[in-house]
Amino acid sequence: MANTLVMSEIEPEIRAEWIPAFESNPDETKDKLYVNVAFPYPSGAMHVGHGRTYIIPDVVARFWRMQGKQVLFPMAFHVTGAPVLGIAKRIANKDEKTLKLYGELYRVPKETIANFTDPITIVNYFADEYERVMKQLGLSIDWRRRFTTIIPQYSKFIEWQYTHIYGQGKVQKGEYPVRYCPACDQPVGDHDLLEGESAEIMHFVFVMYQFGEYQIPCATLRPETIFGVTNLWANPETTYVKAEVDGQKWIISSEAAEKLRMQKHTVVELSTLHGTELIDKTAKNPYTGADVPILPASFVDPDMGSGLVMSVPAHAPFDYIALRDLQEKGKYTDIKAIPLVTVPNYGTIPAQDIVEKNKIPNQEDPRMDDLTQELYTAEFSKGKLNDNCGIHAGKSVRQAREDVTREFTDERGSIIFHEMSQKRVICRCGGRVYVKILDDQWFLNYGDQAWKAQVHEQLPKVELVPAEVRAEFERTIDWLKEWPCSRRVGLGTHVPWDPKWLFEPLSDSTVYMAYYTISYKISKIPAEKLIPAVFDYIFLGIGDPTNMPVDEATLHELRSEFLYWYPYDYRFSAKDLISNHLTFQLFHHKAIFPDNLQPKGMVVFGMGLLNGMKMSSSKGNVFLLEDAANEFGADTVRMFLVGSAEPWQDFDWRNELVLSVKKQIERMWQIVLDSSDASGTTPIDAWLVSRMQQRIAATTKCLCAFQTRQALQEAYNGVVSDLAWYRRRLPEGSSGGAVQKEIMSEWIRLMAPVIPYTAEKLWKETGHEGLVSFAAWPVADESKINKSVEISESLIQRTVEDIQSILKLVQIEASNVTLFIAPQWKRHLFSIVAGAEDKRNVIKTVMADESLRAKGKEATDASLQTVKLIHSLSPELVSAIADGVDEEAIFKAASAFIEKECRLSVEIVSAEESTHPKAKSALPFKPALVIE
RNA sequence: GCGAGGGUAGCCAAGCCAGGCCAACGGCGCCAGACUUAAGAUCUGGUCUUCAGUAGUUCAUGGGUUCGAAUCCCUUCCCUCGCACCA
Repeated sequence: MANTLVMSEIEPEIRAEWIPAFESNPDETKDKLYVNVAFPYPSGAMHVGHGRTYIIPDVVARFWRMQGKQVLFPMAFHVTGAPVLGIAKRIANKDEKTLKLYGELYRVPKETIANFTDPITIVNYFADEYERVMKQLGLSIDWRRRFTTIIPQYSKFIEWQYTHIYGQGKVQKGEYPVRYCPACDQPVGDHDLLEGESAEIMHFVFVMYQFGEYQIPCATLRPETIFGVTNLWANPETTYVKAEVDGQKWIISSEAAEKLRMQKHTVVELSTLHGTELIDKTAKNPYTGADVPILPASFVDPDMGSGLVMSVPAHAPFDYIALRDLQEKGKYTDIKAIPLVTVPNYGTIPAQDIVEKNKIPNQEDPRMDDLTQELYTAEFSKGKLNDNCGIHAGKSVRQAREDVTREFTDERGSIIFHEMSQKRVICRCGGRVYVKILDDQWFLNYGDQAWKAQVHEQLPKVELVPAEVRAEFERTIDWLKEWPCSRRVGLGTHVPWDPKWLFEPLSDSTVYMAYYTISYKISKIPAEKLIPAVFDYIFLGIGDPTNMPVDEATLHELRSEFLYWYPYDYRFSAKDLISNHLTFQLFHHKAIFPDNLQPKGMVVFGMGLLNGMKMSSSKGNVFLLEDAANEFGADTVRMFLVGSAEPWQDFDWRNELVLSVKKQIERMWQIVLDSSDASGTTPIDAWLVSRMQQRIAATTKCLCAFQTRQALQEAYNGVVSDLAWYRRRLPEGSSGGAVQKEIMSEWIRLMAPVIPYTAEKLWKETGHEGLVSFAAWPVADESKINKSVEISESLIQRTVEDIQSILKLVQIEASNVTLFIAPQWKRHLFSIVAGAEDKRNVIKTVMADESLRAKGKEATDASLQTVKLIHSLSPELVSAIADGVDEEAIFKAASAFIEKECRLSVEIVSAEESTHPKAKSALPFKPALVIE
């Protein structure tokens, strides 16, 4: 028998046995359990953060497998999408950062990286690596079912899915403003940006001023301020263009003309016009009909909005200062600010108020942006429109803005103009990013109210772990709207009815859990035979199986396997996917599958930290999972990740803590082996067996609730501490009873889901046949629970602790301890107090008893002490004590032990028979102690 | 800003939903002792203050409810996640 545990030696042989054993087929004699995880996008190596995402489901899968369920735990790789295209391109361009990441951090061999100019090579390489590392970690996955999302059979499956979704009218063409890189000719997401990730798309209203036969659009976020416009601003150094926009004659900056084209407007430039040509002319306010002058302003940016701005000096600090500057030079002194909003804590002219209070000298003051923001926010949240605002007078700013915008766009020819909130938004290609309206785009209409209602109705039937995430799901269902589900570039499946598009990754990964159930069989069927009708039969039972490209027997087989496994029981994923993927898949399941095949449960994980910092490949703050497994062993990695936090909490990987987990596993190894030749019986055996039943029950209960950390506390720390007490209590010279063999067999099984390699090896070493992975989970045996022996041990333990803490305190040369056992009347009192409804007025109850009242003050004192004692004991223990515990017998039996533990001779005396003053303080379950 | 979730002793972290089993599980770190030639590992004990096993003051903050609050309600401050063309 091996004496030391060397993980790397035991792992390969066990792994070889496992891989075929975890191939899971339908077994009608057993209940099934289907768990799955959000499949990975294999564009890089796995770090320890990923590890937990797969290890927790594995622990759960292993637990249920031992509970006798037929468990399915499949895995596949999501290679749809664009990121690897970018990676391949950057590698082809010898981008240093990328080469460093893949060469140094992920340690891909040089000759392999050379082939990474092909995106498919990258995902295949890492998919293989994922599989290798997952196997190394002992994940009980059925690897036959592995696939990637770009194999032809899967594409056929996606086509089938969207045949239904599209057929139900849930995929529609739409217009949507997106961040767009003209150089790449495609939309850009956050991760495609070099700069400006925080920029948002802002939606301006173009307010149209009449200027002769032309219109001057002024971009504003606050159209309700139309009532306070005193003038327009034009930049005298800019050349504007006269243009026909959607058939109307406009004056705008040339930058604006270009942006309008991207936003689906037809723009024909007619002629140019110098800014100075506009200055001091007047334009007509479309709402009030008033003529407003156009004033010069160098701050007007032609690259922002239309290049022309309406001025509301009463409410816009910039406008106020610009006008003030001009008026101080004696110009335009007839213009007066027109206040239109009243807002608490600001003067009649809020812009003037805030500028003067802060003593802003000029427009260049850096505080201007903050002041503007502050005032805008105050007015938006608390402002009300004044009487000079026509039909909008008295409305809140929030309401008026909404109403005025609608009025302008519906009736007054205004358009919504989209603009980035920052100018420096730069694509990875180096080009500037603009807002573009895509008109050819396909959208999944998650905004469909009927669809939302169905999902809302379904959600309560889905078990969510932890329960707190339910609110977030509810919110997400409400919040989702049109989702652009197609892309021009990337890997993936073509949209069947419009093949120039591809489904984007979040849209081709919503019902693939169904595909797992048949993936290993369907991959043998040529894709061209997999027409939608075939999937209709397999998944929905619709159609005539005798008249299909796939033969009937095969169809029956696929259908029945699908029905065996589906619906899935639990899906595991990190919490950041609630707001998209996890909710999407509820929508799609609802749209396609009948009620009895809807998802049954989801378990949402917290995030991973490394040494207290967020893990991030790009920042290099990662610890590769494979390195961890090699350095510490798979079981150590598993036990650490399971034990460091409950699944839904964030966890922190720290190497120094991991090391102590390794020692814990080694300790278990040693304890089990040391117990293997135990024989005979000891008086304390019954206690150990009793405790073990409760450990089994608690561990089982925790695992059923996905409390893997708590389960591990019970199964490991709990058992270890019980064993420690057991050994302490053994008679001199004894190494324990044969009962330990039974305990060890149970312990190995309790730990098997978490540390399967070690457990598997120990299972064999202790003479068991077969794999522990498939052994029966221990069941707590009620008949072995022995309350009275647990109570005696508890009394002994507490007393020994008390003696030792006194010894610590007094530091005297003691040789003897006397235990004064509480007298009968105090036991009587204890049960009265324990039975009292209201512990506050317990004295009254006690005094109602003749015999106790006779004791007088002694009884009242004892009552108070008893109340305190009872509060410090578990209710279970309290009622046991109230029922009567023979303390004298317990201490007599344990006196040798106490003498050994405390190195004192023990004397047991009934408190009644002593005159020692201390003896009076004896209480039931708390003997008075005198050490001398 | 909006939505969701959190803040517990030197650190990590249980407890909170179902208020008295709470000076508060467990681990790390630290201190002392045992073992050892020594170190490491391991084991034992200690680790808010005080103390013959008692008591006092603690669970972000400030209030409130209650005989009693880490736990329930409200204030404020701080942190994490999500906020959409995407893994």
